Amino acid sequence: MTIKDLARLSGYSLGTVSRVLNNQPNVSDKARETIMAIVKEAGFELNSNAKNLKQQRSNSIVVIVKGRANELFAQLVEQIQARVAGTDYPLIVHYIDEDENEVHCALQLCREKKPVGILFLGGTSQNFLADFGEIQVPAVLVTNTAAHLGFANLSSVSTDDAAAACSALSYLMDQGHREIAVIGGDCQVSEISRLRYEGCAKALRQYPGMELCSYETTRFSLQGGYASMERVLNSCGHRVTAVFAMADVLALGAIRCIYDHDLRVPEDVSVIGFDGVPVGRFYTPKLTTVRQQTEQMATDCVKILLDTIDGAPSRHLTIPYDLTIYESVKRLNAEMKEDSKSCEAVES
Amino acid sequence: MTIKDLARLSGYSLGTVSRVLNNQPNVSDKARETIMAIVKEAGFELNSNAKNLKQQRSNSIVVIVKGRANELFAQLVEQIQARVAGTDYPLIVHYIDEDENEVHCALQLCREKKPVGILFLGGTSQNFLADFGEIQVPAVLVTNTAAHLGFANLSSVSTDDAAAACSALSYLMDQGHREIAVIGGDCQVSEISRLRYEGCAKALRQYPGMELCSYETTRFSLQGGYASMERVLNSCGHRVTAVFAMADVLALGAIRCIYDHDLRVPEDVSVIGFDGVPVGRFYTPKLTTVRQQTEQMATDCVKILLDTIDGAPSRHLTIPYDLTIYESVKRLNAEMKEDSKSCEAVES
DNA sequence: TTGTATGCGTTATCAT
DNA sequence: ATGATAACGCATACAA
Repeated sequence: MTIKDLARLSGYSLGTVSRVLNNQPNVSDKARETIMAIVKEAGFELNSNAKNLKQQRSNSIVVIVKGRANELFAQLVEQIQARVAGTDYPLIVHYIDEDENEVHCALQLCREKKPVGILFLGGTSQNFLADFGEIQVPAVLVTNTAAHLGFANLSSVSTDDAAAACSALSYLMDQGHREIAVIGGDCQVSEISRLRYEGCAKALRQYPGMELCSYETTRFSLQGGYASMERVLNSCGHRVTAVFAMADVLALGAIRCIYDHDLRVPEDVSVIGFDGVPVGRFYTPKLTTVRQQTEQMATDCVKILLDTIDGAPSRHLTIPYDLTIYESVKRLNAEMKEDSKSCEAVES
Repeated sequence: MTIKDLARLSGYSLGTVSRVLNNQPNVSDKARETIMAIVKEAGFELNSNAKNLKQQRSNSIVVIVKGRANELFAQLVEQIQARVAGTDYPLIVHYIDEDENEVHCALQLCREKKPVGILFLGGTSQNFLADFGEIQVPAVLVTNTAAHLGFANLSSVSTDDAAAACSALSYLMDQGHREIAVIGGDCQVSEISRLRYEGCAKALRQYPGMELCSYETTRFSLQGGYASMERVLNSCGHRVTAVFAMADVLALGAIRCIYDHDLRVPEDVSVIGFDGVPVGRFYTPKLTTVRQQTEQMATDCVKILLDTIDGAPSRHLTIPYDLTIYESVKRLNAEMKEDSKSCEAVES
């Protein structure tokens, strides 16, 4: 079934049928009715290949997800799906490994699929600086800022990772912890890890002489968290009173490791995570964490992309985070200090 | 950049360029070399819209995922992605709500995208019986069996849900539990819930006079598990000694609820789950569960789909499950009974 | 308001 | 082994 058949069946011409199908003006109500009736009756769908070929673009939005085992990205994808479903932009979700180059991948997909826009879930400044210039369509980088990169067609929606990490570590120190280990990614490879590490460093400077017991790097996974915690306990012994994990999955892995060493959380070792994944609230103990507002990020990145597709200028949004205090961090000192710090959404 | 440009740049004609790009015979090595060099140099990609339009089909595989918040499906999608990535079939992943009709969705996508094959993650016999006949391309239903439906182009890869549930409940009873509650989905709506419920019923018949304390239905989510457990504790009081949750997310939600009632798992209430999601092994207690072998399911469904695309007849595979015994179930009696039951892979 | 004609980039058929 | 050309289904500029 093609629009040719539709034309034949309705008695109208190809042009009129096409106009009806695209909700264009200059069509009589009668024609519209007649044709739409047949469309409904026959369950007709436009051939997207022909449409896209003709229009020289595919009307679809490409989502490039960097890292498969990332619960935060999984949440984001789900929510982005839900928000784009209302529009008539089909979503093409493409997963790549953490160490692949997301911009190269985007370039290839652009050539092949000619999308109207791109959403990057995760990414590295380096890669963008090197090759993003070749990309013509509007794009939004999610979870990293792109404000400093200066591309006219690249927006970003991100959490202030440094500030958030700083806030997490400050919270531990405010609770009296001085022997702290941090678990995260390789700062050379993962920009997010680097930013969070810098946040930690900033927090440490507030307490002169304060140093980390250790910084263990790993992949962002439950197993990674477990293994890193194992190394922390081996190298620092039972001196450590608190751990900051740069992702909730790491925190959950670490907690299980702590239990397996016959220690308790938070009585013996406190743990704070990062992300705010749902399962953290159903853990025992409920995970204290720096929550990223995924719903907000999803809403905003979709909105910005749609706006920029419609010609709006690019924007760079910083999404607020919350220090979500539950049960996995113990106060060591008597000092009572309310530190439910959270930053405001700012536009830069 | 099109094959026209490629023809101009190489000095060959459109036909030759197309033949080279499609690895067809009857091309001189020289032409192949010259043209491929330019392709590589320029990073040329065929326009899939034009290709698909011409070929009257899209070469892509559609994956229809029923239910967004399903960790098991998320795992499957990830693994299917990985396995299809090696082929040159692009994957179109389409998420629909639990209560949408997956076959209608497939029909629409077939008309629009003309895929070579379809993967259904979740589905209902009813919907398939009603409308699957209209679908011409090979398809595989994953997590439900389609053996009894009798469609020549519909294969299936599934766990024996009834047997697996039976095995879970039997395990609880073998451990001495007699006051058991079950948490799952609405048997009217969810075929999987119905099968698992039937498995429970079968297990109960092994112990004459044995009845469930209650069967609570809910959505498959952490919150759902928590809320259902709340209802169990309210209606059955503290009589209940064990709970079978028809999904690990339900089990994790339930465990947290039990803790919040100042009861311990498994000392006061035992919990057994279903699925075998990774986080279960990092929980405290480690979750005893009926593990579905997602890697196997992913591998098999992709293999079967590719085979049937190549003309092989449809197949119906039952994937083995394991009773994975960890820490969340306590033995109430002294009776020592090894029941690490697991079924074998069978072809029906 | 409607109809007609052209071309998008590719594959495939035919001729050379 | 290669080149010319027609079609795939649609949107759109132009004609009526």
